[in-house]
Amino acid sequence: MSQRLKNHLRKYVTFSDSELEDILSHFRLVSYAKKDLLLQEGHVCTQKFFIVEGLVRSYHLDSKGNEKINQFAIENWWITNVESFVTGTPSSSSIEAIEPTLVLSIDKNTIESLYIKFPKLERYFRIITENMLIAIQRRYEVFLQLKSKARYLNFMNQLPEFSQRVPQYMIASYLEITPEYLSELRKA
Amino acid sequence: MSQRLKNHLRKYVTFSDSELEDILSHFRLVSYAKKDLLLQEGHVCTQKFFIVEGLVRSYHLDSKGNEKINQFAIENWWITNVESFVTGTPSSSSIEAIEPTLVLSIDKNTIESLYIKFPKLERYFRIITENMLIAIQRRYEVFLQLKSKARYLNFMNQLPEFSQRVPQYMIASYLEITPEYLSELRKA
DNA sequence: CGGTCTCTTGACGGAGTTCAAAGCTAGTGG
DNA sequence: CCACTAGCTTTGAACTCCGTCAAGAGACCG
Repeated sequence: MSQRLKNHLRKYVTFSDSELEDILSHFRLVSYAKKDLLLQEGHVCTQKFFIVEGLVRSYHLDSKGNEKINQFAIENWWITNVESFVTGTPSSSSIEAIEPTLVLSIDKNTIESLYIKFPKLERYFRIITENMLIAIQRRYEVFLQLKSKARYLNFMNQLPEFSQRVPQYMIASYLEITPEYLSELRKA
Repeated sequence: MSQRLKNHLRKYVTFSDSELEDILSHFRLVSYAKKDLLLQEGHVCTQKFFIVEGLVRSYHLDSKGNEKINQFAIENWWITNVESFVTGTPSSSSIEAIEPTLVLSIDKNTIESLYIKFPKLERYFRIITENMLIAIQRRYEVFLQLKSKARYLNFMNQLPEFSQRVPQYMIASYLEITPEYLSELRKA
């Protein structure tokens, strides 16, 4: 169950078995049903979530009350609201399970004390944070450079499995276009 | 000269005087004239730059050959192309001095060896990276939520000093609108 | 001063939104 | 196992934002 996270930790930093046991013992395994919230907009995000099984989305409500999805996450991805987690301010986004989902979660205090006990963990999360930064920049570049149609094709190319597991209107939201227009694009 | 960086390091992590001396001794102070490149698109970015004095922009050329600015940086900011720096792939962006600029630069190998000697430095850069991530997410949110006019007003509110130090057409590029349309927005 | 860089103006066109409505699909209870 | 409903997807018409193009007016620097 926690093997997935162990593998992920070892992918970036070398840990001994006993170190991993110690670290893993501070995580909590939590399961969420479809539509359950891992994090609610307005609440302070005190945890990081590692997806063991399932699929979640991060979204917020815009000024007109529409949901805007800014991230999906599946198996082996970390998800949290970084700004809220780091600064302790209310989260601007909610995180919701799209499928029944199993996560390993750890809260901020615990992680801070683990950083002190295992400086290598700090390295792991520096690397994870760098990778998140790169991912966000790439997503951003896609918006800078591509029109809606190209964004859609790019999405289908890069993350084909998502289109199997996520309804159209959520993909439209993620791509920042209306469901109506996405429908038109798909036809053409 | 390097006092700025010392203060910045101490803002996030506690260092002794001798630790700071040691760390700082591995930085190189470099000055750039207006229009000089700190980093050229297509080259691998092997350095991080801390701006001591001046103003730079990061930009890349789009498919039509137009410059698209994705970041400005001034005194006390770090700048680099994270993706190129981390992965060793060619940089998708150039970094250019808009004003005569003084930076403290450090290269990847040096920083990696310093991480080992001073784990606290890894903490510092984890925090800096988190903050960069937050900044990029905020910028991204602005694009998700606001139309051109609101983006412009938001920019003028958040970073008023930039409007003094940066020409209009660069602000337009940063805001992802044409200089012509920005001109129209300013009139209204 | 002359020339290049920067900012403004206006006409036109296209990408994408909005609104309203109808057609589909899948889950739910009886 | 069918029927109903709620949620999802498609269609089409009107409208808006913003880019493109072309041209002119300042402004800065040698």
